[in-house]
Amino acid sequence: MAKMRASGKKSVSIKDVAKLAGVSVSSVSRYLNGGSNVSPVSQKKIAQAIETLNYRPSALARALVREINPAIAVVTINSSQLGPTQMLGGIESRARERGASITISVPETDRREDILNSLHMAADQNPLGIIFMYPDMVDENISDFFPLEGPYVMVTGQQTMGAHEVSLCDQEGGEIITRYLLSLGHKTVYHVAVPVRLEYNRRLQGWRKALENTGSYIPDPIICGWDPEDAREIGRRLALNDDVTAVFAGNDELAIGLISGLRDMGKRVPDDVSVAGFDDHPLSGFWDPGLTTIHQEFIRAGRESVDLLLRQIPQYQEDVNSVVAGESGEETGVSKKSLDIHGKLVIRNSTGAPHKEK
Amino acid sequence: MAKMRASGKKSVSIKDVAKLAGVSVSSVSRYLNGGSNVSPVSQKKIAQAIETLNYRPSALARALVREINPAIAVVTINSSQLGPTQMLGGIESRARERGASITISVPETDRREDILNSLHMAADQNPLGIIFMYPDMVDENISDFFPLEGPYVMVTGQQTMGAHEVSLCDQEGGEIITRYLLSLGHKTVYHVAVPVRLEYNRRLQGWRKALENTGSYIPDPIICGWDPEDAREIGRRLALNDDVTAVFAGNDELAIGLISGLRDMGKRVPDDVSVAGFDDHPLSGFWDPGLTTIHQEFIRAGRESVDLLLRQIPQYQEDVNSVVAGESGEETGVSKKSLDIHGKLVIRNSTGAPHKEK
DNA sequence: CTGAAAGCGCTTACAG
DNA sequence: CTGAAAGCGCTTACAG
Repeated sequence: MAKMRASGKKSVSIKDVAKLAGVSVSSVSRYLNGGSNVSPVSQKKIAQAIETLNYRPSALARALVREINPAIAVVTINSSQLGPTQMLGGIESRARERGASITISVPETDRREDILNSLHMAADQNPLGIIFMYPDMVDENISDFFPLEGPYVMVTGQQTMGAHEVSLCDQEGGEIITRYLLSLGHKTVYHVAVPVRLEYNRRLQGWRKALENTGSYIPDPIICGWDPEDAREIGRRLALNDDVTAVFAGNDELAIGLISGLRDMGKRVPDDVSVAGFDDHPLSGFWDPGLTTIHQEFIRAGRESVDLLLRQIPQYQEDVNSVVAGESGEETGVSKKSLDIHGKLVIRNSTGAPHKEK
Repeated sequence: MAKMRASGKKSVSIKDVAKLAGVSVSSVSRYLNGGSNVSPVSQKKIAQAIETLNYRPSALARALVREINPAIAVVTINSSQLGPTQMLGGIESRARERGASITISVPETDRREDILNSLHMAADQNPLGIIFMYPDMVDENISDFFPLEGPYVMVTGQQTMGAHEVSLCDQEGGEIITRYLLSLGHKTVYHVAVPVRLEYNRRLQGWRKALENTGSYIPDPIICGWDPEDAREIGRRLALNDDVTAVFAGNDELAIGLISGLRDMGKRVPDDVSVAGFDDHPLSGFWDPGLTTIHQEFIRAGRESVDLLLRQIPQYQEDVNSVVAGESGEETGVSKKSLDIHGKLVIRNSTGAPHKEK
């Protein structure tokens, strides 16, 4: 009856409890699930048996028989970036509140097969559903990934499917910050882009759109790696070009690297060149100069994605509706099935009017 | 046969495959587990049935019957901090390499009951084992948490149990950086501490030890929150005291906040006061001035903790040993059951000799 | 090489 | 209120 675990230790099962308590397994099970239809006497005995045996029901067995595993599987690429990290925190806290556990899997690479593999591994656990972060960073059509059965939610830079999606409105953010820079008097704005396929780089698209709409000169975007060191190198190069008076970097880390590179070459920020970032990294306000950026509500995005997911599951629906009405009603997008989370411009000191001609 | 999922979609089971392929469930199972003792003809038929039904075995059922769930449960407090984040990344990548999935749970608060609850939830999944990050940040005796059955590994600031433990050697690091500051000529070093119980604040203990051993004046440590804004406030206060020429902050974010506060009051770093951090945050080198700090190998700590855990499990032991000999042999501590990971002093520009008297 | 049977730890009708 | 039975989706001896 007492089985071995991987560790070699014995594990106690419901049978052990039943035997010790002198009741049937059914009764123990009933006791475990609310205690209805179990006599007070039995309850005492069972409680005691559980206590002395230190019994805990197997979540695995339960999930199997109930055909519902109260776990949310999150698959994410770029897991070490700020966005995914903060979103994971949000997912975790909201999942805990709603009684779900978290499973995470990050694909080995960005290739389709690896992602599909992660998605499948996630699905094999028979989770409540899958939260897929940044599918749009992948060089594939997003919907290709979802012949997968079961509920899911994607967190994307921009609405692409119109359902089961939390969008961070990256394009809008890119546009806003570029416009802001232009409004300061800059002739144009250069862009140092995060390494994401151009078709899915919404921040870049917003930047381009702002330039187009204002009839500004559109320089080639400069593709950067994730490492701020790459941005630093780019900053050194950009410092050589006096036409560069304003740069929008794809994220704050890159902006910081960029500023270092600019300074390496004697440029002052923002006096000689204005630099803006994206995300509002927790340290952005402490930088010298403080970084002008777009604040992204990543934690909230994570939390909302949990609610969006659970909303698809009958057993979890009732208490979700109250949440919908309460917290996120105002911003609900296309339908209750998707959500736009808008970034907010945060103006600090890394940006300013262009240097007057000497 | 085809059951409903939480989503309401049908799920295909091994029975469906067996029926469609016209073989027994046993044969399908054998096919799934290596294909030995299955005739080529059957293999074809089974393969085809799986293909057309898009069948995937239930990880849950497998885990139940095999009595081993290839998942590692990680429970962590302070999950949004740099260390835990990077370690999680390391755990994740190493777990993937070794064929294990990851479950994470973070206690709602630091209180014993919440932590115990997380630990239990983790154990209920019957995972391969539990990796517990920073149990020593908790106001409890660590070993109290482990009447839990099953394999586990703790990642701590300092060896406390002597087994199943990856230590980051925080005390040593605190000592090294304090000594470095003293070697620069500072009379003493102030400490802005992370909000961790004093008994378990190894960085602080290292700092104190260095001061004691050199007979330096030992100022009261200044307890700070996790928010760099708190450190900024402290920096402003410290700026008022001209005796403060060197400060060691409990981590880099705090050091950055501190520098901001010092500057708010007109102090120059390092000319007026030297500031050192801890961790070697990815942005530390880009700060102006670059932060002198202790580099911590968090990612490696995460990876090693996976190996340490798997080493306790018979089914995973063979290929671990090669790893032991290969990668981490040199640094193996007390035994193969625990490991010290030493931080490294990184000298940048935020520290220097004390200001000469004017 | 193959299938029927028993069992993993639990839950859920079903009869008392 | 209670227990015996069937079943969740799989695997693993056990007989052929």
